Amino acid sequence: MSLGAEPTGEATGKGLSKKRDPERTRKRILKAAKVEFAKYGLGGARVDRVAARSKANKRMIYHYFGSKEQLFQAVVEEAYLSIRVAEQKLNLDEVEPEEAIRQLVVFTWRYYLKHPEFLTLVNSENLHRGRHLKKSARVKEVHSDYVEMVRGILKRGERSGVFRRGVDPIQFNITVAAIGYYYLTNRFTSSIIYDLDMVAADALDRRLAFNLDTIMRLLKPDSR
Amino acid sequence: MSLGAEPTGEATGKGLSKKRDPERTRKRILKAAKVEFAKYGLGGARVDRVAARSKANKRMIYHYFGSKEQLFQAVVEEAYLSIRVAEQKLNLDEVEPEEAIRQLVVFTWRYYLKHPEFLTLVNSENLHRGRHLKKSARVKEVHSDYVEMVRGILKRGERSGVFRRGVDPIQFNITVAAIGYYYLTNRFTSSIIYDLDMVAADALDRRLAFNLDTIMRLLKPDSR
DNA sequence: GATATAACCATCTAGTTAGTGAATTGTCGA
DNA sequence: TCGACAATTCACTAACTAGATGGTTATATC
Repeated sequence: MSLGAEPTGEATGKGLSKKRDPERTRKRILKAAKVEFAKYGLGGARVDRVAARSKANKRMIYHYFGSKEQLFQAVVEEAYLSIRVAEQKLNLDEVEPEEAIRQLVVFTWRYYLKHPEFLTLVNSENLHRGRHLKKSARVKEVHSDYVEMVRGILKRGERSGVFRRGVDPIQFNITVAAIGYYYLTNRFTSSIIYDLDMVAADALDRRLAFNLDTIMRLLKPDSR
Repeated sequence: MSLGAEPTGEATGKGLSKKRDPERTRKRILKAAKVEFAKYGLGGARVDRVAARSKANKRMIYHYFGSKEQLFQAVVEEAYLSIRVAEQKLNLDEVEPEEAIRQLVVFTWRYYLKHPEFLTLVNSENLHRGRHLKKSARVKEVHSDYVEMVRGILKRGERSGVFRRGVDPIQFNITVAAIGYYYLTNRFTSSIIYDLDMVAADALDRRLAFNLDTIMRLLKPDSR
């Protein structure tokens, strides 16, 4: 071990060290806040619970984030950055257009399934008219890349004749997100209304299949 | 006037009467609560603000609704009943299938646009895992009619050959809702991310057109 | 027109809530 | 080794919040 000169206590930082680690503390708070805000929304969230959950002191929260709202802002920003980072890893530029779109739909669906807190956080932020996200500069940049990637896939498909022409990439993006997002965020009320278990494994599979079908039909060239 | 024996004071109840009108008071509270919950969510809503907005006394709120949660429940239930009532007025059984579906998509879109509070209330209820709606029996019944109507339209379209076979009416319903709903509830964050005004009149028109197109392509028979 | 019932109101309260003040302790560069 | 600064702790508070209380007034019924 040793090689002593390690400055960051990360390598050793396991159990009972009472050492200080501001970065870790900050991240612990942020993570706890994500859980809290995702569960209760901005209005229903309690700073005390975030403190308890993160095993930090409430004073620390205000030290690192300033206010409840700024903490929420940090959480929302991080949530958006995370999904964009995940999207970038997709790298669909090498994949043939139809398969690329299929992967896009599946990825989006799986991301929502794996990160349900993303959905509720986005809903909360929109309840508050996007006023927190508006303050983030980084989020915009990262996203435009994504639209461009989709635009590229559609263009390639048009050229090779597997997709029809003139599909707006932004409308298309929104639609891909919508058909997965709506099903999952509203699964509770929909389950009641349709008297169905919407999150049963086979129900989820059927929805994904339906969505893939919807999207492919949307892109299919008009038959003559 | 007179014909004295009118028991309910409704007919006269106009302006400056300090008369009692329990039904009206109840409705005033419910309406104010809808605005409050739609704006702030369950956690962020304040009973005092509902009292002020409804010009009723807080005592009245607890008299008619029992608790903040029960008030929320009443608001959510009413919101669901309202949209179902509106849907029933559509009466698309006489309309030819393609036109009926078109009207369905347009209706859904316009309803969301005209009743933005419906969207946020549904989101809030889902944040709370549907636990309030679960208590409402009336909502379920009303809805199954709607699914049946859509099922009927799809069936007629299949028979006349304008729609392909095997489209699940529930998945279809969810999709029709999703592509409008998502665009509108997430308009704030999407506007930021895409750097677009999503609620400009022409943007709304373009979205509706895109959605109509998406839905019609979803139903179009496979070409041979 | 007496009485019971329910609508209505102003005010109180016990428990929370976001946010602070001030002192303590660890860390790191000089 | 020392001093400065950052991380951390704990106790505190002013404002707020859901809900309760006790009393008043309109209305329906006999």
